[in-house]
Amino acid sequence: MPPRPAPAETRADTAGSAGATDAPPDVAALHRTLLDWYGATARDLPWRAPSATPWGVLVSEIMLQQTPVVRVEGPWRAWLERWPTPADLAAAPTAEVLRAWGRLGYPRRALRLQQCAAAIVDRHDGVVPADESALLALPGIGSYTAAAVAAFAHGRRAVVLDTNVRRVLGRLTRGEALPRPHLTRGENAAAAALLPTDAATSARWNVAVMELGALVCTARAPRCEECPVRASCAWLAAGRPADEHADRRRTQAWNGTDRQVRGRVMAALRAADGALTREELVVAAGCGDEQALRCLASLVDDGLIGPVGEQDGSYALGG
DNA sequence: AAATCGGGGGC
DNA sequence: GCCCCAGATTT
Repeated sequence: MPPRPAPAETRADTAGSAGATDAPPDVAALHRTLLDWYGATARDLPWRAPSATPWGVLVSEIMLQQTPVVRVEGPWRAWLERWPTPADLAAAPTAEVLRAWGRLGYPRRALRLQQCAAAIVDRHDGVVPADESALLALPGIGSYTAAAVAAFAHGRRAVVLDTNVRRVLGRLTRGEALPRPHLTRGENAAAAALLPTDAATSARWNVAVMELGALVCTARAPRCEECPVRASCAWLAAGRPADEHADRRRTQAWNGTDRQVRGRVMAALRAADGALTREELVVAAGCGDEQALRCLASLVDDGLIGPVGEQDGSYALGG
């Protein structure tokens, strides 16, 4: 199934044609190899279907921030069926938006997505902008998402650098096992230099590199023997050296954290389709009173929950 | 630059 | 049990 974006693979980068890319022959060959692989291997994800709207693409990108593809598909379909346009989401009750977000995690994304929808209605007449800087100015949209929406929803030429692309390019061109915790200017320049000149081809290149990172050039157990560009890979050529900055990575603790407690409170409120008393929420929090109350306060502060009634004794989803 | 912010699945 | 996942925002 030919995934979006890319009506037809642009062949302008084949030798001799006037055109789409002035890349040296080896880079042009790399482009063609990976683009062909993508055409043959890409997953049939719903937000890549020709019928997907720019709004659908934007929603997918927000949902996919730190959440794996397999967990997003279901919620994404339900979301777009319920709120097919930015105006629909902007008009929805925030409690319903948070409930529909379900267990995708980081529920502030749901809040910001609704704010984003409202901003699109206000500033752009309800139309998802194509300009990267206009996208960047919207709530919940950072550098990655702005580039991704410009490229995948509108076919613009943009440097899309997510964790997959950073890992693939780091291995391919610099021979590094894993990217650093923070994006560097060098990575941005390297990615920009490799980006095909033609807009439609560049958009397809971006998603192809991402797909390679998701399916083959994975963080854990890369399947180099299946990699279409293994012959050009600096990391493989160097014998797949281990990550140089492994000692700097430390995974955040989970048990007993405010994040866990906040998650339990949100889960309880999603399940209850109304308000719950403070006492019920403290029980749901599953921790000491002090931490439970602190978390309730922070959730109120974030606009994820709000007091109900005059007594301030119970809370519901939404501000 | 560092901290915070969910939740689940693979290994 | 550890690590990672189509990151963004705030301090």
